[in-house]
Amino acid sequence: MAEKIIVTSALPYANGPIHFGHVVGAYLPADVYVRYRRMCGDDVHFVCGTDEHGVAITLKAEREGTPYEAYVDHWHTTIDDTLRRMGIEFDVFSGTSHHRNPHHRALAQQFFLDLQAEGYLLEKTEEQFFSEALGRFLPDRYVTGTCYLCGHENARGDECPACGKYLDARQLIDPKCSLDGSTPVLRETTHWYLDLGRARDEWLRAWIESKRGQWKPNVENFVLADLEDLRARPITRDLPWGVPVPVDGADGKVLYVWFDAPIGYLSISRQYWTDRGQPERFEELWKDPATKLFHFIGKDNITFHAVVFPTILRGAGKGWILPENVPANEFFNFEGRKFNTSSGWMIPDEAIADVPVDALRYALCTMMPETADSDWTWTEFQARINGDLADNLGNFVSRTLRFIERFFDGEVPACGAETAADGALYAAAERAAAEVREHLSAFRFRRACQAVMALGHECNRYYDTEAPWTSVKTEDGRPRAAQVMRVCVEMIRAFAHLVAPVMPTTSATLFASIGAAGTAPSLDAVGARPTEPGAIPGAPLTSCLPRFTDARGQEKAALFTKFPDQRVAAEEERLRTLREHMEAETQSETPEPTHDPVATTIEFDTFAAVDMRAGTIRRAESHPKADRLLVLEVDLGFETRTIVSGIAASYAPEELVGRRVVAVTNLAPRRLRGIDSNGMLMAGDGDDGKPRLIAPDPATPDGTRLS
RNA sequence: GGGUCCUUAGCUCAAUCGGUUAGAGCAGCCGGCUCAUACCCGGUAGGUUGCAGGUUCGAGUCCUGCAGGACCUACCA
Repeated sequence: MAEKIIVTSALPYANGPIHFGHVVGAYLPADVYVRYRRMCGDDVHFVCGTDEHGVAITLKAEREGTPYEAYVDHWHTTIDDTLRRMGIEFDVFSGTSHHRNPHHRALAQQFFLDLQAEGYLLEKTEEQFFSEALGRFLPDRYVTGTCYLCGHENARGDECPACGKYLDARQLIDPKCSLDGSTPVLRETTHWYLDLGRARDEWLRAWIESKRGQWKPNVENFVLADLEDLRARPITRDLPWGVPVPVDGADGKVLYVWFDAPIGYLSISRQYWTDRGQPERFEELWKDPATKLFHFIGKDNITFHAVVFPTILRGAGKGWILPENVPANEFFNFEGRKFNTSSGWMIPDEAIADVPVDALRYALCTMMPETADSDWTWTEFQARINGDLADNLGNFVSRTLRFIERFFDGEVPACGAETAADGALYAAAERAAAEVREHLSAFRFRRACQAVMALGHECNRYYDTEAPWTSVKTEDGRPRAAQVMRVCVEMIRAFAHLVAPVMPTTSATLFASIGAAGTAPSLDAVGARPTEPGAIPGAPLTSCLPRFTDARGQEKAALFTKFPDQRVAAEEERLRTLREHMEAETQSETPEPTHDPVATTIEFDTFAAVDMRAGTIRRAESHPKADRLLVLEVDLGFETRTIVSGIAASYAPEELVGRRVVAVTNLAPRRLRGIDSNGMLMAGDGDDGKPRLIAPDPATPDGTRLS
């Protein structure tokens, strides 16, 4: 029975490029699943777009001097292009900003009002900085000042770049607006909070528990634990870019990006149906209890999609459906580390430029981080392309089609008498289809790929056992060779059906090669005897396969060409060099230059007020009550002080003893989780975002005043 | 600090409710084949399931502790 299905992929944030980690986590599995469900005859609606609001975007756009619209358009286009190149085919790929999607603002506002009417919003009034010059509230990041923890003079309201710590903007010393340098004032502002606790008590917990055994165990356990510590979350902010809060007197306030972003799934869908002239279809789909909604996401998004967004949907009280499942993937790394586009720790386009999309999709599916974080390695990638696609599947197709060209004048033979071995192979194909169906239904993409390749192995074994190259050479044996070839052709047909969700282009090529171009793939058809058992004259056979040059320098046709050893070696060499370089950087005592804008100009006297001294760490131990802090005894020559520093992420206590540091010595003492800190160590963020200490020159003894 | 998950062969991964001798693929080794993309097929070897305890007739699986890693969250330098 055909089902109505909505599939969404996490909305990528329009603030940078996406890499294979994103693709393999949320986009490729969704696309494969959609193709699979469509093969099953289900009515699938596949929605995505860019998430285009939020502070990070406004900051970067303003820093570049680019209008918000132009800024998000740039990344929208870039991301769209990346996804298209991976063969991800959404029904619609739009976004959440007003100029791209005129439906988003109204719908997000409607959700706000509906939630308010249903009593799901709490109102709270707090103090926040306000710029009288600009006439608007300043989000924490727009305020700079002296860090009240370390004395750093260019701390941002949310975070101090020197100590890397999160700050309470209201406590900044000498706060300045980072936009025009004026001094902001504290003013009361009202914000709205989503009452998640009420949802939990009334229905959310029961709903999540009803999903027991259906969701992935990691998602289920994580969410159940999450429920215990639910609190109201703010859903509004003071920002110039976003969806305005639809309340009188809320000028300058917008919906918090995490609130409006998932509503983008709906508004983008509404845009799609409206643009197609069927606006009524939108609510028919999203409010029909029979519709099944699936959110494909990465593990960092679980709480949002399994707790927060359902609360928004049901809390609005308008009958929106809740997700059927939230198939979250774990994280995908690259050769043992996180992808890092800016440092080059990624897959260069040139390295895979001539690898067909289908091969990439297949390889990524076999590496998908379904139950645990997984890793791209070049050798694994090559093994999948060469071993699975070229040697196993590709070569089976090749030996079959070439055999028919050589020994049967290019005409696929009619079905002959069927032997037990033939029947067993048909049965194996049917089993493979059942496995693919079972695994894809349960979001086990790796296993589905394995099932297809296992059939490839069966086919090659059949071919070898039957040895048609022997039988074809005798009069008596020729009919048997013909039947074997026909069975192999039927297996090619089976593969065309089986690989369609993962490798749509390859599926079409396979159908075409045996004279069945345009066949709609269907798992039901796999393993069935051909409906037209006669010979198939005029099949294109190898002529429709891509060309390549083989190891002997001859040009041939092949379904997949191999990924050469030299390329793997070259990439591994590149990474080896890069890794050494990165490790050298890590050990370097010079901090990476930050790209934060230069802070407001200060007078020399202001600077001179800071007393920095060279020192040496004499003792170091972990803070008993804080993960990120170390408690240090710093020798300043004239005295030894206790300084608490948030550098635990970068240094083990024992490696610090004896290390030279720069300490701010006239900073007001501060109690940090129970221990008084008398000063601050100068540090800068490394390229991994973790703090790195600054060291004085060996010629400056402890206690030397630095300026 | 609280929470969720992960650690199984050289590599990448399986193992249903706690149940037979922990299985595949790749890489390795031995052999066979020549239709095919130097492919394919058969065979073989490879394990203290991160470590230490516990529960049980029986533990990769459940419990406790430890080590390492990922993510969420709090505190926050």
